[in-house]
Formats: sequence, structure tokens, C-alpha cells
Amino acid sequence: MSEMQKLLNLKAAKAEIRAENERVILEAAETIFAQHGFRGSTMQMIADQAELPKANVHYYFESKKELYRRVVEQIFGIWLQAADSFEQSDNPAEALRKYIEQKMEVSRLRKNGSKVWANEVMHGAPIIQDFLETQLTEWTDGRIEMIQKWIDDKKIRAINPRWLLYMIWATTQHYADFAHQVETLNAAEPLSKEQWEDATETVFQIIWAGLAPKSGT
Amino acid sequence: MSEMQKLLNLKAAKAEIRAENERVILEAAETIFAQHGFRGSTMQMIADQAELPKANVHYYFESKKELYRRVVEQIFGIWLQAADSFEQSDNPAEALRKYIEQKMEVSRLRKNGSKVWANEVMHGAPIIQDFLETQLTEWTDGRIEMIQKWIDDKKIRAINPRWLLYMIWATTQHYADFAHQVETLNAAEPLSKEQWEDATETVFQIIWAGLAPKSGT
DNA sequence: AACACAGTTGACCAAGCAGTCAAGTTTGAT
DNA sequence: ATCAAACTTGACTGCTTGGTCAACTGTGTT
Repeated sequence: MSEMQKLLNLKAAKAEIRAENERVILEAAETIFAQHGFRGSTMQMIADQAELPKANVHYYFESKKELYRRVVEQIFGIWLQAADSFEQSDNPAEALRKYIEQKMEVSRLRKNGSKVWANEVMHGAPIIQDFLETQLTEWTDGRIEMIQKWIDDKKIRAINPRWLLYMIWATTQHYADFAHQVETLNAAEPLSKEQWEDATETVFQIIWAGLAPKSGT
Repeated sequence: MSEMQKLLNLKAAKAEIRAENERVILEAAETIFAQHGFRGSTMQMIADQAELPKANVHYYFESKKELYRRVVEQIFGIWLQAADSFEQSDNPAEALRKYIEQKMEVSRLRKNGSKVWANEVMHGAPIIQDFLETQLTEWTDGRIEMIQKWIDDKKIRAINPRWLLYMIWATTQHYADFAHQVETLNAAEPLSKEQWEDATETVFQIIWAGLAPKSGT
């Protein structure tokens, strides 16, 4: 084994431990931050959730702020991934359906991430302001242009594309951020698979019927 | 002046001071709680916002929890008031328009209240669980029945009324809870009066067009 | 003038918390 | 066996913060 090889083996083994522990801590942190907000969460809670001593959490993440930043950054990825599904079709009905379905999936499977995002924005986005100003703005402007084109081509009725986007964001995120309210109104039960599908379909149906030109194509 | 009269005068004057101070503190607390959440807010911040010494805040409200509870309870009133506007017409288009307009007004004028509510629900509604289980459940069930009747009467298309209600709640509340994001995407400017009106109209248009029976009445 | 009583306030305290540290352990290489 | 380097962890510290308290003020009554 060469010197280089040895070093790499060691590095790889250590890197794996580090990667795994960071993963566990980030997941625990997302859960705790979603439940209690930034200030309401303690490093001890996060450590307990991750089943590690508190000092160990500090070994991997310098500070609570740094850990929070990493959690929030991780959520960008999910957001952007969902955003991509808008592109996959030039047909308005299909693009919107895909996007709504994707967003509802995110709300169902990454509820905690959505909550952390909502919290962050509600408190003035101290961490993600940059992202809002750059990537989110660009993406939104791009999508607005695309929707405007559909309008110009008479593929959908003339509405303000921006408010349409907000409507989709709001409606789909509601099922994550207000999950507790939704469950309380569902006899304290989480929505079943069928209910999720029905809700998704209804959201799409209303929006699409609300957009389609008067005499159906 | 009778003994009784004297006592009443004194009581009235003092009661006024108390009422005014409680009002000032509640307003300050709503602002601070909306910005920083429960744990992120300190009694000192609230006192500064109210321009009173911290000890004085504690004179009027026993504890931070008690103050928070009072803020949240106050929001019930606003919520119920907006809810009433649903009743004012038997005509679906009119009832929905009134309700959406009312909810958008609440988002515009009582942004802080909406944020506190959202925060409370996102964290599992520790304070308002009762309200969710009783009044909110009843109101929702009643409205669902009403909408179902519209469907049975073929006044609107057949959709699941529950998801429709959530859609309205989500969309209108988005403009309060995500105001920061909305403003960032609006060149860092608050929405103008015209934009609020346009957004309200668009939300109504899409939902109504999405609900109206195929051959317009 | 003396009193009663609601309201006001600076100074203080105990609990809870983020972050530190120094003494350990584990792992792989020689 | 020995070493180096990353990882682990219980105990500690200083600061923030909710809440208390005792002294004080203002006002209307007798």
C-alpha cells in the first residue's frame, strides 16, 4: 500500500463516520427545529433526538446557528428539485399537474423541511434572504414568463401569473405547515393515502378548471 | 356623593388605565410574537415595544405564557369575524367572493395576528387545541355541508368541499404569513393597494371559474 | 394632613442554555 | 507495541431571561 493509498483509506473511513453522523444530526435538527422553531429548540433536544451527547453535536457543528443554516440550506435542494417538475412539459395542464403533484409529495414526505422553511420566511428570512433575492426571484420570473406565454397563446385564460404561483405554493404547503390543523379536522388522524390523492386531484382540478379557456380545447 | 358612587368613580378611572395599558401591551406582544415566535420573544422586547418597564408588563400579565394566551385568544375573534362573511349570501359566487375578500383583508390588516396563529398551529397548537377541536371543527363541518348542498343543487361542480376550504385558507393566509417572501419577490416593496385588489380578484376568479358548472349560469 | 390603594419601577435572583475543555477511546498504519 | 489523528463525552462556565420584590408615586377621600 502506498503512502497515498493509506492516507486515502483512513480519510475515507473517517469521512464515512463524519458523513453518517452529520446526516443523523441534520435529520434530528430538522425535526426539532420544525417542532419548536430556532429559539425554542435546544442543542440538548437535538442531541437527544440524534441519540448522541450534546458535546458530540458541537464537535460536528460549530454552533446552533451553523447547524440551523445547514438544515435550511438542505431545504433549498428539495425546493429546487420540486421546481424542476414544472419544466418537464410544455403543455400547461401537464406541467401544472406535475408541479402540484410534486409539491404535494414534498408536503407529505418532507413536512418538517416545509415547516422550517415557513418559520424562516415568517421571521423575515434572516438566513435565506440571499436565496430569495437570487435563485427564487429568477425562478419565479422565469415561470411567470412561461405562464404569460401560455396566456398569449390562448392556452389558458388571462390571469396574473404571479398570484397563480403563490396560490399553488400556498395551497400545497398548507398540508405541511398546517398539518396539525388538518389532522385535528380529520378526527385527529393523519390523512390517508387516498385522502392525499384526493386532495391533490382536487387542487389540480380547481386550478386547472379555473385556468382553462372557456370552450375546452 | 354616596359611598357607592365614590367607589365606582375610582374603579372606573383605574379600570381605564388598566384597559389602556393592557391594550398597549397586547398590541406590542402581537408584533413581537409574530416577528420572533414565542420562545424567540423576550419580555424585555415586548416591554420596549410597549414603551413600558418590564416589571410593569408583569404587573398586568402574570407570565409570558398568560400574555401569549391572551394574544392568541384575541385572534380567535378576528378569525370568527371573517368566518361570518361566509353566511351573508346563499349564492355561492357571492358567498365565496365575500369570504375571500374578507380573508385577504385580514391578511393585509392583521398580518401579525395571522403569523402568530400560523406559528401556534405549526408548533402543534398547544394553546388553541381546544378551539380547533370545538369551534373550528363545528364551523368547518357546517361550511362543508353548505358547499355540499351547492353541489347537490348543481350550483357548482362536484369537488371535495374540505379541500376547497383549505385552499381558500391557505391562499389568503399566504399573503400574511409569507409577506416577507411576497415582498422580496415584489422588488422589496410591500404590495400596493392595486396589487392587493388584483391578487384578491385573481384568487376569486381562479377558484370561481374552477367551481362554476361547465355551461355558465 | 393623613390614609388607602392602584399603579410604577430599578435591582435582584434562580433556572436554563450555548458553547468549552480536557481527559478519555477507537481505529488503522507501521 | 506504539503512534497519530479523528472521535467521544461528562463536567463546567458565563450569559440570558422570566419572574420577584420592596420601595416609591399619584390620586381621590376624609
